[in-house]
Amino acid sequence: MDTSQAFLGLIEARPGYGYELKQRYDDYFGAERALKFGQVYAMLARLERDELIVMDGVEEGGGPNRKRYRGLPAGRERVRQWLTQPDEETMGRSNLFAKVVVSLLLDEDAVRLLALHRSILLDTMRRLTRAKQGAELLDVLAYDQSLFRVEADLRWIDTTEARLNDLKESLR
Amino acid sequence: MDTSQAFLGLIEARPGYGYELKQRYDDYFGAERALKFGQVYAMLARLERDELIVMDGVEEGGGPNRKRYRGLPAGRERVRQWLTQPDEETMGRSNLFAKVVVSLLLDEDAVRLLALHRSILLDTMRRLTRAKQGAELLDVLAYDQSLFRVEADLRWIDTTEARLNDLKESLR
DNA sequence: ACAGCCATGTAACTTGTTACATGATTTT
DNA sequence: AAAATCATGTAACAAGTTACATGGCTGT
Repeated sequence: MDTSQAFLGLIEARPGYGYELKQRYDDYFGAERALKFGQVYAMLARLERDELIVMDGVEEGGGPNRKRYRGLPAGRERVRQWLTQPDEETMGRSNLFAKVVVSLLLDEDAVRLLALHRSILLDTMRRLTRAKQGAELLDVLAYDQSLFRVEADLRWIDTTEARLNDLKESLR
Repeated sequence: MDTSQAFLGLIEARPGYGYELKQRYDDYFGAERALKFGQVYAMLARLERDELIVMDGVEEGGGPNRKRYRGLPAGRERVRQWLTQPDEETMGRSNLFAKVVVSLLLDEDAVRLLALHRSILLDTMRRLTRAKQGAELLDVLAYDQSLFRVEADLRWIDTTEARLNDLKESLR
């Protein structure tokens, strides 16, 4: 996920200081892959250097002083451009694809590999479906996206399994 | 895609030198996201340092001498572990998800954003379907995976669009 | 002679992770 | 009094991109 663009988006939406922005980020974009503080302060430094945000003042709070950052017009423009850009995420070869190719090249048991990943993905689906129950709307939508993508990969495993022998042949 | 694991896999499958390994990589895993030479030699240095591969000798060829690398048992083991590891790629929030959230927080037109990305994805589907015609099996499978994932994202856009007002409400 | 491919690398930079360091306030 | 949370950062490393540098061989 394009971390620094999304992070910039949060600052443009509402000013804040590092520690709090990290929490907002984790809240919106998933506590599973929470931002590290190391990255938070590095991003803030770069965004300020590039004049997309500015340090707006220092506030007192529960602990050390807070450095408040707010967005600049150039940052807002950057975010708007990001919003309309096509995403390449889904294009290009996946990990799973690479694993199938490598396992064939190494003469490993590719049928078993596919079966293994099918069962992992089925487990993942069950876990996501369970987590979705009782979750708030934002999380429901996030789980839905993961569910749809996992289903897509399961379909791919099925078609690939059916053509595995031909594929092995064509890799020689 | 887990570049260095897949790259190591290729060396384990058959020894080779940097320039050629890069070509094999691009062949199998997509010329669209071709490896940069800078990365190729950096990966080879790291893999050798970690004793997953060794430099096996120098050969003459069409140009400067070729440094031939071959895999080591530890590297083979590393690849086997990689093959059976679950992939997290599909989990966590996507770019598209982040864009929807940020556009709502910025009070941008999220309906238009979804429409834009739907049309981009439909274009992508048409392009992939066309490219698939006459492609060799390996590429057909790669295109299939992209197609399935794009379809998944289109489905997600539909469900999300239907719940956009509720989502906007819940983000306050 | 020149272009293009073959083949190696280095340097500077961005992004991300891991671990460490510091010190204040709040909760148990 | 101790532990958790608040809040800032630095240093070292891994991974990846971009640009540059060098020089040989092949085809036009």
